[in-house]
Amino acid sequence: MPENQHNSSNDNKLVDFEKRCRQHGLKITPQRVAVYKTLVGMDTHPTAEEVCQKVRDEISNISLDTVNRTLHTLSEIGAAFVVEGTGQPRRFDGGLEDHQHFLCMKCGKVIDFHHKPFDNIDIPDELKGQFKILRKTVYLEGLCGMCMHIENKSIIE
Amino acid sequence: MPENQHNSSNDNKLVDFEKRCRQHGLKITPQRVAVYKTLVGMDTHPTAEEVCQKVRDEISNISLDTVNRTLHTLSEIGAAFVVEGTGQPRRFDGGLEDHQHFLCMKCGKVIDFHHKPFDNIDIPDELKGQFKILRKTVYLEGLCGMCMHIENKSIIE
DNA sequence: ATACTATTTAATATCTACTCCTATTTGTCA
DNA sequence: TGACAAATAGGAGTAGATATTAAATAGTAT
Repeated sequence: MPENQHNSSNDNKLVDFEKRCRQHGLKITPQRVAVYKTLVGMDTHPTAEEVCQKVRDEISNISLDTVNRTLHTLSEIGAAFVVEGTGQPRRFDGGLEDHQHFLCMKCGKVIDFHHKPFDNIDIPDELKGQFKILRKTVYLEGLCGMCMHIENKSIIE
Repeated sequence: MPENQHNSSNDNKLVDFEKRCRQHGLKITPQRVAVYKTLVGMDTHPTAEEVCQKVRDEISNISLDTVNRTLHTLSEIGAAFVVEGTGQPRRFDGGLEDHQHFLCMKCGKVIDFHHKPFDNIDIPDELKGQFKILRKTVYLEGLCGMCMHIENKSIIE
């Protein structure tokens, strides 16, 4: 149990991943596993294109379409995440007062809210040394009231 | 001074805006003013396309390119903001451990960091009622070490 | 082992957001 | 008022993402 903790934790990840697929009725294909492994192994935040390049070390003829589709699938079942806001057309905000953003993951709407304690988050000195921080905010994602409502209705029907 | 506080505050905004333009050596064009006024007047987080539609009520033949360019200019001089992450190709993240994101506004790189106190931000009940919150994070933007370095060099040279 | 169905490939098409180009127009400053 | 640099309109071009197709492949449940 001691030694190769790293590998066993990777193995666990894979086992968890396969379990998660089964729970969602998804087949365990080599492509899916390869995309997942590759993504987890990258410490950047790759685009589908970048993941595709790397997966091809393993499955040389995997198509970009599959990688794209798989990445979306992974984020649907919670095995991966989409970095906040990316993949959406650029949105502008003229409100200069302090406020925070909530993104509805379903309809894509961005909704303002304001919670005073979020205005002045304390940044640790360690980060201040590494970066020049120009903006800091709390960012929430989930379902907005409307989409929550629609989802509940579709369960009842 | 009492009565139409609203209008006077709008006027102030415009005066401030024009001052801000002059400080940055930007001309006060009708297009710029119209785009700014329109954006400030919208309480959504419009895309350039949406702003363009609305500005055309005022300047019917303004080009989308101008609106786009102007919106970028506005965010460069701090008269508007780009909503976190938007406008970038979709980026994926397989790291399921708690961490936060820092976006370099110059090179577009997303860098992970981890600050324990950010893992469990307290969401007020008021928001919990309004939304189904699936993710919450602290999000930072600024200049990464590399871009900070480049910027300093170019000042010296 | 078999049959059923999900999945993949590959090529094409489409759409939208954005950027680039160039001639023309227009603020600004002297 | 005139000259210059900045900004704009309009069209063309690019990139990213998605959708469509078809035929081939490969998990999975029985």
